[in-house]
Amino acid sequence: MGFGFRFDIGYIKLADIGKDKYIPMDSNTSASPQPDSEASSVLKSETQTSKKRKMVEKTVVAVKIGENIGKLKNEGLPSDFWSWRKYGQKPIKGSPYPRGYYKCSTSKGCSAKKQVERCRTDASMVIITYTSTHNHPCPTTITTTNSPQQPKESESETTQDVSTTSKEEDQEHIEEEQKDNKLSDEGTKEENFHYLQSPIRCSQDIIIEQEDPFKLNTEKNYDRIDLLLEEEPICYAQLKHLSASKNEELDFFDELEELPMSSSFLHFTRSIFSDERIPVAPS
DNA sequence: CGGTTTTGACCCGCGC
DNA sequence: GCGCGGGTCAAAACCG
Repeated sequence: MGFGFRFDIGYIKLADIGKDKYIPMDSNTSASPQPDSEASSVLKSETQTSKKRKMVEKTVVAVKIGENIGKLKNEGLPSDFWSWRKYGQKPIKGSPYPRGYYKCSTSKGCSAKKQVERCRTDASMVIITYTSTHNHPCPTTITTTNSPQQPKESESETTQDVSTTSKEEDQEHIEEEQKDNKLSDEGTKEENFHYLQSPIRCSQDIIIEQEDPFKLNTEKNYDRIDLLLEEEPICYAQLKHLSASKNEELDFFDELEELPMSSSFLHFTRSIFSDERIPVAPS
């Protein structure tokens, strides 16, 4: 059982709309200030779709990688339940790590993409930016046999939901976010990095003790991301046994409900959180 | 053999 | 207009 990998969803960073700078929280992004950055968080943010090429809806996720990454080739990062095909990689200016470009290969016509890059200041953090939406149901309609979990009813939805429905709630958090931003300078001192903690909701019927969901059909993805990460050894200070209390988890999940996350996201994060949570502190 | 990864070239937006 | 940098393409290599 390759259960060695450990990753954590970390902080939300605003999608970069232009070059490689992160814009301050604005009306289109969601944020939920949680000073006790104990819980890992998924951040989601979307930028408006517009004529401009760069103004695309994006969902940015910061993921804390587990301790075994780098050791196990196939177990590096979490991945959603879509299958991705890498179509490019570019070195990013100002960052020692390249950025990988992936397209959804689950469906031919699917325009969903994602970018994977390591956090330039925290090698154990991976920034995953999802772009566009899937135009097909989640492939992970796992069979009960080998599959750990199945996407819930709503989980077959695409990230479209996220980008279209979360704005209201997002905005509610913005003010707090900004406030928090000032208070916790640490979270933002890295340039304009805007780490946010966004509550993610997981339904309570979560199958927590299930097998590793990522193990499913996502091994490849680990592999791919791992490639990105293997350029440099990562230190994994966090260990799995620092499990947080269940209550916290539940609370956390409750909050998550407020954010209309994409199905894959929910699934993704759920498995993570149900597994363990590693306190991530913005450096 | 089909799908994926790699990687250099190309395209395009943006700032100067 | 030019250069820079991010994003994408596409051919070759790779892999199961």
